[in-house]
Amino acid sequence: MSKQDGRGRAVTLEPVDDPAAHILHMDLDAFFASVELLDHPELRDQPVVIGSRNPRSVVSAANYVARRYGVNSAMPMAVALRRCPKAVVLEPHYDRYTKFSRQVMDICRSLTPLVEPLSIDEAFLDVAGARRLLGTPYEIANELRRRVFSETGLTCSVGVAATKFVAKLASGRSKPDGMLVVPLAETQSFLFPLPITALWGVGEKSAEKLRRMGLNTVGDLASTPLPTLQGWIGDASGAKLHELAWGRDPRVVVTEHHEKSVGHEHTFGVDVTDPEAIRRELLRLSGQVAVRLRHAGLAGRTVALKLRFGDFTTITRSKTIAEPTATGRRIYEEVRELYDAVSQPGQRIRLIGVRVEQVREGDGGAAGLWDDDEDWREAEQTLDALEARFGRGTVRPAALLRSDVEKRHADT
DNA sequence: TCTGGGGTCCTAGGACCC
DNA sequence: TCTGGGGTCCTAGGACCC
Repeated sequence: MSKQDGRGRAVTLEPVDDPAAHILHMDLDAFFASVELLDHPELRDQPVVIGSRNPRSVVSAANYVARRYGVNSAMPMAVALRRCPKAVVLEPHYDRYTKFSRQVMDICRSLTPLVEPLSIDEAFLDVAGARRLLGTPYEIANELRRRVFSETGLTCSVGVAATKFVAKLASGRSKPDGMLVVPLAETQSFLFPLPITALWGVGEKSAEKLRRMGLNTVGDLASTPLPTLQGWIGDASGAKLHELAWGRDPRVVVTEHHEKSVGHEHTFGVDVTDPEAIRRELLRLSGQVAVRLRHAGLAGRTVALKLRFGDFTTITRSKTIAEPTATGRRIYEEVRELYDAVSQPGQRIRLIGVRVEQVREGDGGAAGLWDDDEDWREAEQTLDALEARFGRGTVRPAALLRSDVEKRHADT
């Protein structure tokens, strides 16, 4: 259904016009790497990998040259460099990616108001209502690709189909820098030959389970009786996958998104055994979460702690409180109690995380009043409270943080 | 080969209420 | 004395996605 054009781009052969296929899925190609290459055009033909220099880092993005060496996103950096020792490693610049992302999303919204960003580099568009103004979905997808390239220098791939799921698969099949239209009538013949891992929600574990049951393709799964499938992988997943396999996906494009949780986590460069260092990090993470909640006008009722130990086992502990909160002090008090309840001497901690769940709009006690100085004051109060409870000097980070606060206050 | 950080959704058990 | 069923909330863990 597609071929290469003169610039090496995959293009659909026929300008397919199927009014039923009105969902577009736009996916920027190797996004982080592509943005970096705009700044380093001399690296264009070399393998480029985005990630931090941290020994425990993973690949955030890899350009297509690097992918030819078997380098992929989420791969440990050490593995990537073993596979491709010549790879150029660049530190990520998230602010820059966010800026490009906004620009691309704005281009999408200039074509239809029905845009649903799915992540920093992907969006669904419903162009059913844009037909008279802008033409067929095929023509709109072409225009979208043309404008993204001319206005940002980035390439993207676009899938066009009757449902979100098929549109997303179609964009994936046309990568990089291509587009693919799957008319409604061809949905099943498009889907059935694909491997089960193409289904949304089938990862390594489920794929292995399904393959053991003799299911290798989407078609295999479609022809499995629903109750049988549900017995294997659960009621909800079974029903959902069965529908997807038949090309049925009732999800519509929604422009509004309400966050359900806000969290931060940190992996230490080397495992940490000192509980004071853990508490210091908990305080920092709690503050970060609180700032984000307040800036978003949100507050949450469930506070969760995540710990990953030296052997990579991971536990979570959570507590639901009566009133929603968005203050670092309150969040820290809760996660610290949770931590102290599971903490054991000599425990090697690899990662800690703080998350606030059951998040909704609310003042959290203080929305709109907070600024950076307030955030520092809050940290200082937290430490005062802790010292009052546990004794002066027991809270090791106090000196560090207080000197920071004092410096700021001395300046003003 | 040795595993980031941001999330969402599902399952399952237990508490509690009617 | 032994025993319902449904609904909701909470907690912990795990799979999955980008």
